[in-house]
Amino acid sequence: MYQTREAPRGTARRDAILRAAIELVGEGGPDALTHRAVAERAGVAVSATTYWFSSKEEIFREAVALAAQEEVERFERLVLDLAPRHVAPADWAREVSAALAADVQSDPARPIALYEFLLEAARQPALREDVARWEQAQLRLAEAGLRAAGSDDPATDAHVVVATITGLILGQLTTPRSDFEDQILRPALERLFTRLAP
Amino acid sequence: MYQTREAPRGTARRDAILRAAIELVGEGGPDALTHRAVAERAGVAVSATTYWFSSKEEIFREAVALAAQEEVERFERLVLDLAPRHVAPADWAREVSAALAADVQSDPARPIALYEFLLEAARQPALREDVARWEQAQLRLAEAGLRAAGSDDPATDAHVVVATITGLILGQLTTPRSDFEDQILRPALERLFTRLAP
DNA sequence: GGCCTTTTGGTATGTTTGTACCAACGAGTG
DNA sequence: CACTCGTTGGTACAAACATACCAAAAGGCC
Repeated sequence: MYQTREAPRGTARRDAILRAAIELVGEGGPDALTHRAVAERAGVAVSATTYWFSSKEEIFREAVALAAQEEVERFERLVLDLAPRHVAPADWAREVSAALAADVQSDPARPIALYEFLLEAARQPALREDVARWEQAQLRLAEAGLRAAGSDDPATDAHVVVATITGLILGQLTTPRSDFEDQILRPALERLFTRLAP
Repeated sequence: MYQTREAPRGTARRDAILRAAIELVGEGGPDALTHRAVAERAGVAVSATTYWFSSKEEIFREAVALAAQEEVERFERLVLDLAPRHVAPADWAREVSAALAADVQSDPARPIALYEFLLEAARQPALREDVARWEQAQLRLAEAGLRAAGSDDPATDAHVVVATITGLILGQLTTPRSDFEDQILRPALERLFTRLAP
């Protein structure tokens, strides 16, 4: 008998630990991130968490970095998905709100974890570089879209659109509504797009 | 000699504990909320925290309720302050952004704590009633203002404005900019007001 | 004054936590 | 084959934790 283990090995374990950390923070807040909990969730021994990371804080920091980076990639994939399909600016509200609503609905723990990371970055300047990159990616995408749609002040409008989306999603997380996409998110984005880029 | 003690007594202690809890959550996140820390911050003995509250979770819940209620009152005070001065809709952006920026700059820990409470409400439905009341107060104020300013869809626009403010403040907390009020917040609100309520 | 209820401060207890430690293991190299 | 280095799992331990406990003090009421 050689191997009955299905647990990941090598650097894959490092990754599994970070993903478990993101899940735990999303589901239970920063309190839920303990060596024992993250080890159990990742399917590794407790000592694996201290072998791959020098402290709990490092697990947290690396989890923030990973989540932020994945979010940047997610945004870039979204723009790569929309562009080739030549979605008309007027249809952007529908496309974007559908993607965002699906994101929040399918796995609320993930956006919750991301917001948790944002707040932690508010306290730990060391985390700001990671979340700033994510923020810049959002602004870049929004500004390009708004410019293409005809905004005469795409920089300011990008801030408005990104902040609106951030705020609306946060609101949906805290007080969920079943008609979020149809009654809140899409109308708000349609309104914004038509008024900012007429 | 009657009393040499300066520590608060009676239900004032309960209040001191909750205020200390809000401060701690804002400064150090939910992890920082421990019986020992909150007792020291409030200037009371550890046992006072278990006397006035049956558990740490109850301290947290009551802190959320207190913070949310105070936030509602703060908003009502803001509208009571603006109305008698007959501030023209065109000047609202300046007035509101000045008030918000001062709020964030003077004591960032407080808004951070409020966002932390929002995220906890996303996990604990028991907290939603409190934060929903706060959210409703924001929407009510924004909707009234937008209606007065001539918006033709004040309900949707209120969601947009509230979400934008929420998102912009969250952004300023996570990646602070010294020119936040002048370069980000006020331009965004001016843009929104002039475009949504022309 | 005495009496009873509420409040307070100090301390105790059992649990959970972060993290160190160490023996064993796997895979590659000679 | 043996040797080595990077990994793994189990366990140990001191510190911090939530919370219970209790004796004493304070405040109101007769």
